[in-house]
Amino acid sequence: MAVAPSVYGPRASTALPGHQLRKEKGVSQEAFAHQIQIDRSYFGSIERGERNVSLDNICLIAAGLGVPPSELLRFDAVRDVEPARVDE
Amino acid sequence: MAVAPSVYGPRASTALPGHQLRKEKGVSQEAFAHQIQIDRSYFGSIERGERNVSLDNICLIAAGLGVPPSELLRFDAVRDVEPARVDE
DNA sequence: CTGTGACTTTAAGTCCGTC
DNA sequence: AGACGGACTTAAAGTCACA
Repeated sequence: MAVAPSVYGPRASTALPGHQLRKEKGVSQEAFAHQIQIDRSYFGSIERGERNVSLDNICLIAAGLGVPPSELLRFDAVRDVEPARVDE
Repeated sequence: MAVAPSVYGPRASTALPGHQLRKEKGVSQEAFAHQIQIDRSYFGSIERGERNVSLDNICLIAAGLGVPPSELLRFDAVRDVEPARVDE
């Protein structure tokens, strides 16, 4: 059932690279979740890759981050940056 | 709530460009849905932009089409190709 | 500020059919 | 081949209290 590679968390395809993007903006989960009007706890579980997010929410998050929705689905690009390093 | 522009159908963010991609492959909705193991009726409604698809299924469809998941979220690129033409 | 578990509501997703 | 509907089951959405 899993399609995308598991770089981030247990649930491969739901782990969005948004974590990095958000942190780069220096915004907390709480603040960001509030900004895009979704529950902070729910957003947290998304970043942890525990949820199978829907397209609407992907777009919502992308908009909040100021990137095109497709940017969040770049599992490939992510792999390029984080080549499955266990030790660091 | 709607985030992405509505080029395809009533539900902006769920309208995937997969329609074009699938047709280019010369596969029917029925055949394709069967291939990736989702309901034909459901897949039809996705292409019509009536559904808020989950990420798992986006990846599933992308895999079936042989493109990276991010390719399906290119609303921007789509707009470039189809600049909101009403008459044609 | 974030993780987690328990929870209710809503929509996703399936399966049958017809036009 | 595809649009569309009804009835149904499952999972996601969304909220909250507490760690």
